[in-house]
Amino acid sequence: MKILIADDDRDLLALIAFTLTQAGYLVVRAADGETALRAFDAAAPDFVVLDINMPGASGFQVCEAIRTKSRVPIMMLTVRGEEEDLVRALELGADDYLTKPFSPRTLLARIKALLRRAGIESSTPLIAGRVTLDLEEHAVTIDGGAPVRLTKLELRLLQMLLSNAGRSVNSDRLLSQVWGHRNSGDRQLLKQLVHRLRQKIETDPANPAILQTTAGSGYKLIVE
Amino acid sequence: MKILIADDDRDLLALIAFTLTQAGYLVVRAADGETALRAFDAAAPDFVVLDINMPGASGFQVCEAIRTKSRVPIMMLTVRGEEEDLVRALELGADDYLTKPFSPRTLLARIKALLRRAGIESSTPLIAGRVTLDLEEHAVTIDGGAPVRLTKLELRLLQMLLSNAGRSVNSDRLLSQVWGHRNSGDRQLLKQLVHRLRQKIETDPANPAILQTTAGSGYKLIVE
DNA sequence: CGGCTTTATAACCACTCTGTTACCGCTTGC
DNA sequence: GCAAGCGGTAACAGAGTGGTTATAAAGCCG
Repeated sequence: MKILIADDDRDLLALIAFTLTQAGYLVVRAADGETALRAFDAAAPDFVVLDINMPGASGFQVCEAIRTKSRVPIMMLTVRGEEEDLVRALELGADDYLTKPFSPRTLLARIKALLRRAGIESSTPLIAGRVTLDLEEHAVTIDGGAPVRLTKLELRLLQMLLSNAGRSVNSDRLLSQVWGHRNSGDRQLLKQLVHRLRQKIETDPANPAILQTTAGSGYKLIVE
Repeated sequence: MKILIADDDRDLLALIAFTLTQAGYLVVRAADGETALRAFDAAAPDFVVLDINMPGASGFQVCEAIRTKSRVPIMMLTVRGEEEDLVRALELGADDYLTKPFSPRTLLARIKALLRRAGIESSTPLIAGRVTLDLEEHAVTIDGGAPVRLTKLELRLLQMLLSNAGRSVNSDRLLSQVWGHRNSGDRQLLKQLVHRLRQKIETDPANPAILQTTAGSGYKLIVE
């Protein structure tokens, strides 16, 4: 989930970015209107937060420009007492607004509520090396071939390996991440899961080219 | 369009009622929580405005009670500086809030924005792939064929899938969006609803070409 | 009230997924 | 050589998931 934030107040920008990053969102920043518009085109965010008072193009202008090409949820930031601004923002197609000052927690709650209402969820597939993972579809694609369905556990394992692509991941960590804490004697589960996954994604499961074993420690996903 | 307003401040209530009536809405009033709930059942409004601080049942309680039986848009009213209240309200299922004092014009703009977002006023049929959904007629058309009547739940499910056309939608999200928060054990409801919907819209319900299952996660609407 | 539609609950079946046990081959250290 | 440890493979049973059918409960409308 990618969120674009535009505000000329550097401190506030940093605070918001920190909060959202902590919450697991990917944050793109802009300090003025023009930058925001360029960033919007470049990054194609899933959500936009716009300050109204900005140098360059104002939040209004940015909002209007975005609305000509996208229906992405937009939240406007404004200072208290400027009710005219709010009305204008909503008429321009903004979906919500927040009055400064606000707490990070409030911002987060509002963003979540808006995302939920808009029915948007993360749709960016994970990519590393020859592997493309589609979390929504529970499917993986190798070298752009036909998608293969994965089970819940296979998906989590692959996701774990993918986010550490190229590096070997410790067996115990895989166990705890995929199953949620287990006694370390359950290596057999991991063996089985790796085996099943290889059957699905390797051309020659006996000689794995993607999901390789790191003897004595764990497994890793190969990237060229 | 019927709007229920609950606030114990008689003057404010009169002001809001006047504003909304002027704007062409039908207004139902309540001065405390219990009255609000009874009025909700009796009048079945399309929109609810709730003050948080009320004698009898608080706005929170009313909001929660309404959410057990309806997904009608709810806007909460609160006094400045009670951010905890806002977070709680949104978590209870409120769709928006307004901080007192506010101008009538602002309230009106927010209500309109929320109604527009909720798709209540919009009369444009939703279209995606082979499916055309007419929200007002409660009907769906496949490939421009004869319209088929849908029940309330079928309509909401299809609407949900339609607004995420092509992407698979998580079962839990469907459950919470269609029924309004439920314990996740109610998968059977979803199974049934999908089944009935397929009977209505698929040429071969056993081999769905429109409403397909994403194993282990949810359902999706196919678009070419 | 009675008959209809809609929604909820339950039961059954087919199939997949997952955890378990067993066995194989290989390497390592004694 | 041989036992022990590790990783890979196979097979199977219980749990879980999704589709279907049947039936009960809840709403709705005359």
